[in-house]
Amino acid sequence: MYVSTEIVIFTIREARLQVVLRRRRRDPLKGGGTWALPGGAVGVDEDVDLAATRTLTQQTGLKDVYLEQLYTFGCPDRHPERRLITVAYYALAPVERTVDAQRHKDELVWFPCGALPELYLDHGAIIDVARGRLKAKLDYSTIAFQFMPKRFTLSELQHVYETILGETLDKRNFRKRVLSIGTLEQTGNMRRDGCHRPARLYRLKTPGKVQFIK
Amino acid sequence: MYVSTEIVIFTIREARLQVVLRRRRRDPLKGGGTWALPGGAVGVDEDVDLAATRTLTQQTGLKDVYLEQLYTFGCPDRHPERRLITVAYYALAPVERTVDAQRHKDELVWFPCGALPELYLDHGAIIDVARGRLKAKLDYSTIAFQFMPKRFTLSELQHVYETILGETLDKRNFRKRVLSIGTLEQTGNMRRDGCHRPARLYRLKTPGKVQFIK
DNA sequence: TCAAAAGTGTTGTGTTTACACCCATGA
DNA sequence: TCATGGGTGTAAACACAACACTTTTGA
Repeated sequence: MYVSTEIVIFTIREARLQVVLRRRRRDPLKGGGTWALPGGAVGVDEDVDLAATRTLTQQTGLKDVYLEQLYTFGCPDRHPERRLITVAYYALAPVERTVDAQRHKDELVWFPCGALPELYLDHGAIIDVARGRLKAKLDYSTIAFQFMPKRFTLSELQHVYETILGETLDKRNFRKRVLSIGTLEQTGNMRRDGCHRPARLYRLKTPGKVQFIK
Repeated sequence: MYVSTEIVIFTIREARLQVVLRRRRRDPLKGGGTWALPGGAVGVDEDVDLAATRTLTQQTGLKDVYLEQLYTFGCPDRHPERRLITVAYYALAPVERTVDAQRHKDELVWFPCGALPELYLDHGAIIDVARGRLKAKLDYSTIAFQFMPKRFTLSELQHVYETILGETLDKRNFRKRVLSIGTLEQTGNMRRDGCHRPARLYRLKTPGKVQFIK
């Protein structure tokens, strides 16, 4: 049996939830569309979790981002020729950071979740499961904080929530709620970016940690 | 690579959360304890989900119970001899129903989660993950209803919650909350079982369905 | 008639929602 | 001085938590 990992990498770009896909060069007719999730085979003596981390870094250059196992897809007719079992993961890339498209010769492209191209195998279904999980986790965890760069403003955080939820939120209530969780702290610095009052910058007290709320 | 499924089967027995384990006959010294989760190899052309269902029925006689994929364990040193990847599942067996120990010649035994024997490989870790998932899901879903037989009383349901949460709940508030979800309905029948007022029997409107709440 | 579990409402407390104006900056 | 987004409090609505007694049955 062949075992692979595939990774759904989300970010917020242009006020939309997007995922990164890689262009498939060979065998464009086998197994569906020409766009696929980043991913690849698990080494014979390789930890599956580490395979996902390695694949993520090798194929996209992303390091130290939130990565969580999503689901294992094990239907025997997923691949037209091989028995392939895929352990899918999802990752959240900070808003500012971008995949190094230069280095990868435009093989990697961000697509908005609402405008995906035709996808290889069942990668469309994998993305659907990942979106469901992400949206569900917004309600009962601080997972959305993992989209933020090291320092960020509360308005930026609010935009992330609004984009994923697809609705606007009240500024005062939003600030009260996220500050009351107690995982954010002020950096003491401000960001000036335009002809308006500067915004306070915040950071996570424990950057990698996602906690359950309510 | 070898791929297996293992299933953590929970139930409530004797006012405790319990899991069923099978006695390992051969190679008792290889890979740790002599008790293991029900499970086995995924067939070459077999869907992983179906392998879990099949294993569950073949090894325990349980059918039509709640079954959910839990996590995939893919560390290369899990098994002393083989590269084994395990797709773990967890199942909830209704309170009344019991595994057919006769048919399986006492190879299957229920153990309270707080008093597990020494376990094969990393099966102890798998059970820990399953317990965490179960307890977390109590808070934001109706998963506990899946422990109930077709007809049950509200007191029985309350006992299930109290057992998993490890705390007692207020009867009036509990009834208000579970009835307000709207997934329970009266059967119209009562249960007499002792020298006290009979209890109304309830059923799930859509038996297999688990929904998210609040 | 007694024991045992079933069943039922109200009140106070805390949480969530709705809502409008002033502040600091750059052009 | 004007446009732009940053930042702040209060009151009403609602949800949740605490709490005690009556009902029905079998022995």
